[in-house]
Amino acid sequence: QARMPLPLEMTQEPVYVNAKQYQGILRRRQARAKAELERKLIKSRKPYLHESRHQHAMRRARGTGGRFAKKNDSDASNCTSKEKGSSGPAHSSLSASS
Amino acid sequence: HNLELFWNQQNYEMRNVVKSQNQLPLARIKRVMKSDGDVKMISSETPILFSKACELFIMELTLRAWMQTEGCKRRTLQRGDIARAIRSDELLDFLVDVVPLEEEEDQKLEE
Amino acid sequence: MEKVVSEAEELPKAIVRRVVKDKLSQCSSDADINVHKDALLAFSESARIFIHYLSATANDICKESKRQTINGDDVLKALEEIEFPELLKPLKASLAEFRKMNAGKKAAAS
DNA sequence: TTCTCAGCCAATCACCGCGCTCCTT
DNA sequence: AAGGAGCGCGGTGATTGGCTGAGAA
Repeated sequence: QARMPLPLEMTQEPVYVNAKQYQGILRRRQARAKAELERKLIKSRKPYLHESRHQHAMRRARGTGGRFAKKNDSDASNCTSKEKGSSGPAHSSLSASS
Repeated sequence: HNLELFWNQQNYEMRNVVKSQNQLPLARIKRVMKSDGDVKMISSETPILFSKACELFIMELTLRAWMQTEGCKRRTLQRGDIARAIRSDELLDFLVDVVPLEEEEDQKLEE
Repeated sequence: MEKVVSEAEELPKAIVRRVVKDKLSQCSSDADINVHKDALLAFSESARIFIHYLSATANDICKESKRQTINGDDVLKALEEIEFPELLKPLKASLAEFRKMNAGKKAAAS
């Protein structure tokens, strides 16, 4: 590594650093950033972040294939198999274009 | 059909136009910065720059990791691809401990 | 309701996932690419460390100027110092855009 | 081939943005 | 005066798991 860019060209203070000090600064900055990582390795991974959202997901209605279903279509006659013949609003995937 | 292909192309271009927005929440960026005790005050423009920089950084890391995935002829980007992408460029040296290679993890566990 | 410390300092996984998947669809024009869960975690962690790294560098540059507030120029200088040239160009543009917009809003408020 | 596991869906609520006040520079 | 920290409020999208085929092995 022969290349050595100036850290700062500010005409404010004659603070010069040689290559080793420059690298030391960078290493210390990396070390400071890495100190954050150690804090994380010690703690365990939670399966979820929020208990309330977990409960919400568990409480929600599921459609075919374990997917989340719309709250509107609950039980009455049909809960797992898809049905859209009479009650539901007609879904139109195509809309007007330019 | 041709119509489907047209809309795919249309969505693709829409994504290109909108993709460079601030996706990452500014408040979260600021909180991460403040978790460093040495950081005192932060101007309002700083989280915006950090948000864009972070997003671009993720995209760059994604590209380099994807090249590793492509080289292995896989269709799922996995952790090892990122680890090898980091090791392939000294610019990403500051991440070598963040995403360890599998062998390195075994070495650490072995000790 | 619930308070934890460390999880609040992580970036939202869904957003990181969106950014990654958008970039992947741009790379591989052919098909959709899957992302392993641990890979997503690695992306999120890397991004967090990148923020810390850039933040510490910008903070040192700020201190060297005897200021207490990290501003946009400190961030740009920090990006030069950690040598991310491809990020420098668009960030300069967005900084100029933000300052122009802010100047326009200040002129409007009177 | 075997079998792991990531994507898919949408409703709640934790959190983000914004306006405000108070304080430092 | 200028501008950032801190706080409260309202709106909103991130969070979230069961099943199954895509795809790692």
